[in-house]
Amino acid sequence: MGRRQVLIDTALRLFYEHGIHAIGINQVLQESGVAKQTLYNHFESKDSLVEAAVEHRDKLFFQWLESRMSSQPAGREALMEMFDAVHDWFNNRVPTLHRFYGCFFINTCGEYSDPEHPVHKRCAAHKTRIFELLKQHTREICSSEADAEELANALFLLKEGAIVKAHVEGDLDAALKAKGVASRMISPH
Amino acid sequence: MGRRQVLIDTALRLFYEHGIHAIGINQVLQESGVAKQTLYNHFESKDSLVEAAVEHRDKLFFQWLESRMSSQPAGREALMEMFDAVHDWFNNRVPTLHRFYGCFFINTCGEYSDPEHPVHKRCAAHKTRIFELLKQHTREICSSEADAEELANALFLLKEGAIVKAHVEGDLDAALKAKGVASRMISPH
DNA sequence: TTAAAAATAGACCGACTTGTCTACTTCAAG
DNA sequence: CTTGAAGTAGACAAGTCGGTCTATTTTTAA
Repeated sequence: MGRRQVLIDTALRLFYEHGIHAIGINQVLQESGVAKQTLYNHFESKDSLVEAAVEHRDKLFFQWLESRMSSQPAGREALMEMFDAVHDWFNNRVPTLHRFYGCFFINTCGEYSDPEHPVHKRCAAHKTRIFELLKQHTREICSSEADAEELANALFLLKEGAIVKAHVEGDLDAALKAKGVASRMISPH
Repeated sequence: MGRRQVLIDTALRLFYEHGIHAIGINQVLQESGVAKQTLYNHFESKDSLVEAAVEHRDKLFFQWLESRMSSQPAGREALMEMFDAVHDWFNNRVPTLHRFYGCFFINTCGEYSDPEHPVHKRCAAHKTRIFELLKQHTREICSSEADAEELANALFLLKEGAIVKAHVEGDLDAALKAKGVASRMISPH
């Protein structure tokens, strides 16, 4: 693997576990076994490494979720599969996503609160992308675009709420509870 | 106001806006106009100031929400009022809670991911307290304790999801959308 | 009035921060 | 075999970090 990717992987792992401001550039270098100059050949600053890490996590997470959902028929089944997928994530059964420390994008926005900051914007874009993925499937089971938007929104809120509850309160069944609520919302449709 | 409280207020404001690890003790001291030794007379370390700030925010937030909800009849009306309350919060109409930068407890857990850390534990305790507040009201409109637990859980997830969506994506109507979902969940009961 | 308590300003400590710079090595392509 | 790119190790800079210490002033209470 190229040095650039090694740096991104190491940085993402450390940032995700401890937060971004808690991790120094020197620690990233030491754990990745890369020289400092090499880092500054590939990135112009720590912030630009942070951006790359967020971008990488976006790709990693989205591809994983999309792949999980597409293992089921589009619509109701795929949406239910989403909750099973995040349930696996909460319970550390998805090595790709590392151990569960909440949502990296939510955590990162806690450290970059300014909505105009590039890092915050990338986190927002990720959430919007996930939302669109949900909407793609709610359209399959809703009769109007407005209904699809509304249902996707409800499912999105349940999913985000479950992530928070799982991380903050350590509730490892949060995803299953959210799935229960969601299934009751969808079935009468 | 005593120096101790001045320090807590200033620290909370800065921690909430920028994250905890991004704020140094010296900045807290400068903005609060307090000498360094005074801080270390009242707190044995930065971490203990952080704990005090979290505890203060817990008190501040819980009392505010409880007071807003008790302005309405217990049960359905109070639960709906909760969504109106957080809607006001998102839109910066609650000076007590400062400008909206997401949930301080969620953000803080992003920086203290170890669930055994005292700071993380205090954040978890806050969320549990809020959940119990909701359950108090769902009991009024549910026929069994299990139903009350289930409904409180659903409303809690919607609320947490709305906080995340409002902060990360800047969706200022997230609370109203969550309220819509919630009202549709409650009315058929 | 006096004595104790609390707060002040600010020097100081060692460790760490991001980032630059130099000198040396590794390696691959022509 | 040579040339140039890429990587390494580590010193270095200027500043910040949490925290301690001293010396002085202000406040409070007996």
